[in-house]
Amino acid sequence: MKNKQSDKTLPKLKEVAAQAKVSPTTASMVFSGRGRISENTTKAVRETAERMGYVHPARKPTNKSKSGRVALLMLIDREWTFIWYFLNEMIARIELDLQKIGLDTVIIPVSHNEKDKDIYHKIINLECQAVFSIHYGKDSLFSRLENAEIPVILILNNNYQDKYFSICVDDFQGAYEGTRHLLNLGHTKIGFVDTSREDLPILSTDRYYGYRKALEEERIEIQKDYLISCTPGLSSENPDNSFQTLMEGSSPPTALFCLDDEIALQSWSTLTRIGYTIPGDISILAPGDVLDYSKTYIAKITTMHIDMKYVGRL
DNA sequence: TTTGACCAGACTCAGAGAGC
DNA sequence: GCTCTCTGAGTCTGGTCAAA
Repeated sequence: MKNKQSDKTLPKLKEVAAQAKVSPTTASMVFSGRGRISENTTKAVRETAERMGYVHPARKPTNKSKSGRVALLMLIDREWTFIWYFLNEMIARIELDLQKIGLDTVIIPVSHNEKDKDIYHKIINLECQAVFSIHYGKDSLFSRLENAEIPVILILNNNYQDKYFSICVDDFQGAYEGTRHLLNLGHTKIGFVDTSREDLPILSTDRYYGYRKALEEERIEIQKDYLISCTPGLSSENPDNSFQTLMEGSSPPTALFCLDDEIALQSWSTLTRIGYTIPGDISILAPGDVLDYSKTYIAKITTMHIDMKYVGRL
């Protein structure tokens, strides 16, 4: 009787495991992403496999396990709930498009405090064939999923566009167009209010360069006094000294480009608290959505349209 | 005592030949 | 062409061991 193995020249998992001095179980877990395997062991197994030319068989779904499900990871952390406001339509479109090709969407709530393995096992237990992640970015989780042959598609997260399929906001172009809009309104003294976004560091850089390009095209020199770094958190009752100093200077800006809508709201809140009117004394513009913090609509903050485009490995 | 890393052996899955 | 059976590859479960 013939063996299932058709090519005896190809190395087997057992042989790779023996070479790497681990059990076949451990080697299998390295490739499947299951279990707890140390970094050193993982590295040793992968390097041995690569050296021997071992190819891990794709996890072909069986008839029993073919679920036709796609996971949609959605942040439920309190500070990010505002994004649901403008994601509803996007999620509906994703679901409709997946339905057309016979796939069901499963929304999996995730938190930044949640461990990779817990999220991973949720996805595995639901037998999802692919994962969309909206805003949420966790390289360690994504690489584990892709090792398990589960493709990952990131939405609204520019950090990993060189590693995973990503659907990104064009932050550079958005900031450029926003600043141009202010220039077209006659503003020439435009400040930039930044903040540290540890979750999305590229966002800050891209938007700053978009702002800078628009000003450079008009040969307007960027004044260092106009660049403010702001700490997020609307609960702060202390007026921001940076805004006070900015507005009391010899040549205060007539408009501010804020990194995002939360920072815009904080800028608006601080400026009004220290006696300035918006847009009377200064205009504010920010990328994002109109927020409704503390039941106060900030309709005077102009929101700008952000074009979405496909980037990454497509 | 808990946690992480790993292993042994039982188990599942799926390809392929044999028999009808 | 369908079903049965065999078999190797890979996975899962439950356990051990060491370190914190």
